[in-house]
Amino acid sequence: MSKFFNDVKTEYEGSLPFVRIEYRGAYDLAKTLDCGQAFRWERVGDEWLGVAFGRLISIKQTEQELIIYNSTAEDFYDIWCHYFALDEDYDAIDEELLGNCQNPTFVKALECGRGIRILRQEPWEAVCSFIISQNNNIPRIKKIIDSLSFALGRQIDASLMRDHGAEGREFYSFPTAEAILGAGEEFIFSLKTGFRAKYIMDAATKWCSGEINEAELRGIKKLDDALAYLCRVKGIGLKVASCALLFGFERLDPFPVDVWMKRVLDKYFEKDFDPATFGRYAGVAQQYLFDFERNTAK
DNA sequence: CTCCAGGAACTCC
DNA sequence: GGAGTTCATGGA
Repeated sequence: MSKFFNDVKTEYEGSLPFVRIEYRGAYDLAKTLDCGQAFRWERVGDEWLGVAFGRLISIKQTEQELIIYNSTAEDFYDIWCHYFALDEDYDAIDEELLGNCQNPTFVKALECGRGIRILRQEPWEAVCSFIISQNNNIPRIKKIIDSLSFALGRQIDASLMRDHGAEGREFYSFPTAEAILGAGEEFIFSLKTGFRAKYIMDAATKWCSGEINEAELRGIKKLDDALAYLCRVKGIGLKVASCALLFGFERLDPFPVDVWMKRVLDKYFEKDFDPATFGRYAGVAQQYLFDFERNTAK
C-alpha cells in the first residue's frame, strides 16, 4: 500500500485489462508526456497512446484518477508506477526546491509546472534518443525515433487496443543497441539521422561491448563522474549526457542546459547563477523552467 | 533565399 | 582554452 495512490486492481473492458489509480498530490499527465522529455507519446482524444518497455498502453487523466489501458495491476506495480514516477514525493521535492531558490521566475515556473514528473525511461532508449536530439527539433526527433523503431524494433501486439487509437496501425519497441549495431551505419544514416549516424553507432558499439555499462554507470554517484563516463561516447557532450542521466537513469540532479535553458538563465537569473543552487532535485527545476519558457511565458 | 532546431566535434589562434 | 565553423535535414 503506497501513500501516493490506492491499492490498484485489474479491471477489464471486454478482454482489455486496465487499471485505475487514485493518486494523491499533483499530477499533470499532459505536460509530463508533452514537455520534451519523451518522444513516443501521442495524444488520441483524451488519451495518450505510447510505447515504453516494449509495451503499448494508453493512459488518461480524470479529476483524481489515472487510467492505464492494456495494463494489469501486476504490470502497473512492475513497470508503470515506476515509469510515471507515481512513487516519488513531488510535494517534498517542490518544497525543497523553493527552499533553495527564491528567484521570482523560478517560483512562477514551479507554480505553472506543478504536476510535471520526470519519467523514468529505459536507459538505452534515453541515451540514443538524446543523441538524436542534438541540433534537431522535437517533431523531427519523434519521426526519426519512429522510423528507427519501425525498422529495427520488435512488433508489439496491438489487437486489444483497437478502440484506443491502434486500429490499422503497427507498433514497435525501441530497438536494442544490438539491433542498431547489426544494422550498420549506412542503414542508420538512411533513416535521416544525418551526421548523428556515426554517433549512434559509437554509442551502440560501446553499449554492446560493455565499455559503457549500465550497472557500472548506476554505481557512479558523483554527478560529474557519471557525466564524464557517458561523454566517452563520440557525440555525447554535457547536455546529452545530462538528459540521458535525468530521464534514463533515475537521477534528478542533472541540469541539462540547451538553447532554451541558456535563454532562461540569462533572461531571468543573475549573471553568475549556478544551477547547483537548486540542489539534488535540480533536474526537476530545469524541467519546470524549460516548460515555462517554451509553453507558458510567451 | 535565410534561419533555426533539447549540440558536439573540429579547427584555428 | 575560448571563438568560429561545420555537420544533415526539414520546416518556418
